[in-house]
Amino acid sequence: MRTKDEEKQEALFEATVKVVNQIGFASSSVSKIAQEAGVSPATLYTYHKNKDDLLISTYLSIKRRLSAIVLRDIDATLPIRDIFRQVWFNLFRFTAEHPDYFHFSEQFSNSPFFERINQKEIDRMFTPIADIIRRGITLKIIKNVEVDIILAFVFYPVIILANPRLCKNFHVTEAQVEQSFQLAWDAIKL
Amino acid sequence: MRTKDEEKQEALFEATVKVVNQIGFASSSVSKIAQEAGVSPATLYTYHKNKDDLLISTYLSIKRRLSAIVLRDIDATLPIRDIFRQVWFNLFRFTAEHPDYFHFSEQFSNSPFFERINQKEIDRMFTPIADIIRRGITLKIIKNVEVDIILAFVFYPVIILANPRLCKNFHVTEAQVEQSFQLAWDAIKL
Amino acid sequence: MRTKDEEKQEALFEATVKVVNQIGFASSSVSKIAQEAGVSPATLYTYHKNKDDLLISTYLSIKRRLSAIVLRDIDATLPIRDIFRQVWFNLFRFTAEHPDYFHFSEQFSNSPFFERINQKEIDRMFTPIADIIRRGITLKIIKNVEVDIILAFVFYPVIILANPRLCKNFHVTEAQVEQSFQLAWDAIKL
Amino acid sequence: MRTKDEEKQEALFEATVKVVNQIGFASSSVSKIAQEAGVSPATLYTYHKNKDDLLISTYLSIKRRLSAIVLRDIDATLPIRDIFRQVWFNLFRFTAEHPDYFHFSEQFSNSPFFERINQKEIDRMFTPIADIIRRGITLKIIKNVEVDIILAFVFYPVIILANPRLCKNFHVTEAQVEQSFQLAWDAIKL
DNA sequence: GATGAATGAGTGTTCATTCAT
DNA sequence: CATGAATGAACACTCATTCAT
Repeated sequence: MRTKDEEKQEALFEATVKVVNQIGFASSSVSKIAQEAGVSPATLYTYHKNKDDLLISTYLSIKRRLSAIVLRDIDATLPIRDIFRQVWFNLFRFTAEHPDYFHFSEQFSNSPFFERINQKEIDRMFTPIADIIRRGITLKIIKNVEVDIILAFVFYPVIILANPRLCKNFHVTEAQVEQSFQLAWDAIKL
Repeated sequence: MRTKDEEKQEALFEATVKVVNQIGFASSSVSKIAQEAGVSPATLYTYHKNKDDLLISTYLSIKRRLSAIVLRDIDATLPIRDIFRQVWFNLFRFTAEHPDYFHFSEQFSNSPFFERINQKEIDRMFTPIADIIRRGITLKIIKNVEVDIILAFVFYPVIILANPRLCKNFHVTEAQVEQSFQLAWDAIKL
Repeated sequence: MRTKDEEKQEALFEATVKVVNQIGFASSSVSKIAQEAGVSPATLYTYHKNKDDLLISTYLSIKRRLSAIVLRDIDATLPIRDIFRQVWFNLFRFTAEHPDYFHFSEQFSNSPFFERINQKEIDRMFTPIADIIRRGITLKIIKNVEVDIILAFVFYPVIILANPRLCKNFHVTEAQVEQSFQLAWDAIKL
Repeated sequence: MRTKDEEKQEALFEATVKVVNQIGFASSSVSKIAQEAGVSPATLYTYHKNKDDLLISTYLSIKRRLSAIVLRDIDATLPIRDIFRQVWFNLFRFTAEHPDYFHFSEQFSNSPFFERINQKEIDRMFTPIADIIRRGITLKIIKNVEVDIILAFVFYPVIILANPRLCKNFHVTEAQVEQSFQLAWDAIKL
């Protein structure tokens, strides 16, 4: 008996992201993704129950990878602002290095699939960040507003800035990244 | 492709937005949209060259409506912050009143169609806002950073906050809207 | 606008029966049926909601034709036995002339589709026959047993006899048909 | 295609009958049958050359079982009518106890597979019955008509009566079974 | 001997678009 | 101008069967 191939699993993940990025969510078909992954369309169904399952698990995989990277090397003993800086730059770097992951995520989030995601599970991946914000609020370092508002002003702009597709008017320099973080921090600091 | 009936034109616009919102970009078909608009699929082709043209002109129409609303009642003689406040609240109100327009826009922006939009034309719709920002920078009221960075921190978070689909953890109160504007302004003010 | 084509409807009916007869219920595919009917598989869907609908309405159409033929020229004033004879020979002739209709019916009846047929509706097509049987029972001409039992012994054997596929050992002569009716009548007469 | 495990052989037989009964000939697939039998699809090919072989040998197995049961306990010294009664009730009981076997047989008989069956071989299983009929004809107890006609009127109705799927209007009582045999016998007796 | 992974060929169905009316 | 019938191409998915383990 042949055993399930870890490489094919990964190839399907990469192919899904690539195809969706190249031709869009709407035009992405199972056979195109399979072809890109170098397997038969039928083989795809040994690894995923159906197309929906393929797309959903691709999304979850991206979120898992994002969470792992963003929360890496966090030193909880540092001052709040420094922790924030660390997280913020982690995110910026990840979005800049994997614009395709983010492009996929945006298409997915705006599709009806999104409502079939267990949002609690996603939230759990990022609880450390929410905890830091709450700690900052308690310590009167961060404004006392709803956590979701903080997140919207600190992290979402990054997705725009790091995405050359959306922000093609200029090339973001190191200095500008630094400026951007300053804006993010000014927005939320007390 | 002659345009005789203004009502059908509008019906097709509304139907396109509604169908795309209900079943997503990927599942939206010409015949479903035509049915929703109460016309035959063939009739649709009297008003639009093809499906792409339908989607693109729907997007442009949304952007035009957005631009008209956001820039409405702007009193250029007011202080920069007040003008900003006005624009920001205009945007917030529009996104809150037309979540479907924004949902459509997001799906469209993240699709390959987006690259076929004349971006210059969109930019032109919002030049007054860019002008205000530049004036604010000159007057040393706003930080001296790239206009796109300002926009990313001031306006993009609004889309998140005003969208109950993305921000379902809490219901945004009047006070929270006010707080949010404060964050936006703190981010960019010198 | 093109109008729905009565000929195509009939062509699809004939094609369905023919293909199912040639290659069997299990192997009959929409595309093979469409090809036999001389239309595109897509066209089939303007005439039938789906494959199930095609098969079910083909079955119902056969039953309707059968009912019309079998009950034709019935003279209710004749003696019971003569009416019976008339019906029985009508049925025999129809099965002999349309073995394909019966082959299709048999395959259909033994498929899970059968349970989705409104059996009452079918029964209604043949109520005149049930009425005759009941009259015969009242007049003490026919044995006083359940109508379904009468039907099973009088009419079902015909399907076998008239079907050369099932009864290939001998060619049924006129005399043998007469004999067969005698058996049927002897079975039920008092 | 070596035959090692008698239990698996039987499991496959039962699974084939069960699956075909549950979802029909058309929808029955090798993998569903294998799953029902608790083996891998690949294993099935150790016991049968291919799907056709599986179906055909299932059919032959049913016929063999039927023949064994129907001809059981036949006492050739009894009067013709009593022998007939015995056979007829054997058949009735078997069809009533194994409606699934008959449902399968009906589906099979009406499929193109049927023509690939060696009909002679089937006939040979039931020669004792044909012999009895011929003896009855010689003894002037049974009408002098073709054996196949006799069979059609005596045995085929049983399949209808014993099948609750086809005869659901009433529940067959003991008395009715007795009546039915009377009809069968009246049909053929001189 | 037994297995599940693998697949080319096929399934039923919908698609964007055209065309006769 | 408006329509629904028509279709080739594509869709998501399942099939019977083979093959490496």
